[in-house]
Amino acid sequence: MEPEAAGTLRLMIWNINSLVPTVRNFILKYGSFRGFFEEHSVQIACLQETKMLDDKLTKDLVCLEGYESFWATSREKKGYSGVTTYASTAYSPVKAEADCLGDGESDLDREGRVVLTDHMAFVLVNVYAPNAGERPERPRKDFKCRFLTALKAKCDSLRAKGREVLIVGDLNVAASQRDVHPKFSYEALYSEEENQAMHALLGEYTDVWRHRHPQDTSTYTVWDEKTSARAFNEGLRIDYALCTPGLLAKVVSCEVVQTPPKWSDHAAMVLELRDISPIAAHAPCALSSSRMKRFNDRGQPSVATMFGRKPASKRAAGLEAEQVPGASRKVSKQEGASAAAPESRTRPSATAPGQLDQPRLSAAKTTAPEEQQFQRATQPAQGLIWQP
DNA sequence: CCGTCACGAT
DNA sequence: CGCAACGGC
Repeated sequence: MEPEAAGTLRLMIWNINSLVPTVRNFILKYGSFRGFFEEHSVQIACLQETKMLDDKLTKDLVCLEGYESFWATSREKKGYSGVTTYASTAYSPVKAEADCLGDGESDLDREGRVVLTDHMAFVLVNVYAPNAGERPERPRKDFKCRFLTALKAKCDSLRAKGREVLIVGDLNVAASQRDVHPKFSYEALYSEEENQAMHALLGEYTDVWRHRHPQDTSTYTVWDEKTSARAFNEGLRIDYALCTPGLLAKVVSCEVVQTPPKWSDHAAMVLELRDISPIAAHAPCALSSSRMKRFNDRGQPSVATMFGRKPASKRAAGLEAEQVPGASRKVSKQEGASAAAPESRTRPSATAPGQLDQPRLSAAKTTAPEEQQFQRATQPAQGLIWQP
């Protein structure tokens, strides 16, 4: 396909809290994994907390038609961390690196926390910053601070070479009190060192959402699902897009979109940049091609495995939901019976204006209940949030 | 709360 | 195959 004229690039940034159940939901709602990206017209999707092990990757997840994927997976714990960037072939990066903050030996690079892709017009850094751990000890506070500092150093070096840089993902620090619900005392949330590391980053790279929404103090990106905090919008804004000035000038919009609560404890963000030229066709970069090579053989596990089935050995399984037997059994993190807010608290779950809209697909039977929820939740208006 | 995985029962 | 225990947030 010929490169199109410079157009608007839509990126989605989303901590999905496990890729496999999320893809299962994509397929049920949108007919295919790819269908999710198409439905929302995103050319680049930056996902965090995919929690994939390198050897658990399947062709269905890695080789989406029309997209390339770039993976950082944890080499330490399994079912932990992991970030993935999907890029449509029109924006196929000319270079990509995973877990590249240190010198190759660093413990910062062992947990699947960074995917860096070079899209010519800018370098995209998809990040999942470490959680410091339970207070009061916060055992990984130091690791987290070192990570944030190394992230800045890496981006600074790119910037020193004259590159535009876009850092996206879950940085695990809210920037200020106005980025958290008033019920939280900001001082109690993070240590001085974390704030310093975060503000060093923010000093160099603009928080795009905040830049466009200076007055908004009630839009958050993560909530404690155990306490139904999302229904009361008692959240924090820890997911970001940060960028250099040249890119900031190209920002058309940057919005938090309400993704279905049960799909992840985080909401997604959609960023639009204008005048970003698609990249001329080229061979996939090394990181991408080496991984895809693994999936050239037949007999790879198919998407059916994600529905609790052994790989359909004989069949060339497509991605259509209808073809996936057993789809009606596993409901997983979908809304079965909508998580009702506790009785002690008032108000039902707020309608969510920016909510991702309902699918076009006639979905499996099990999706009927939340199908309605989705439609009900698709409302106009701007103020995402109501106050209790 | 949400996953995953090891385990015992079939 | 279903469920308990556990770990992460």
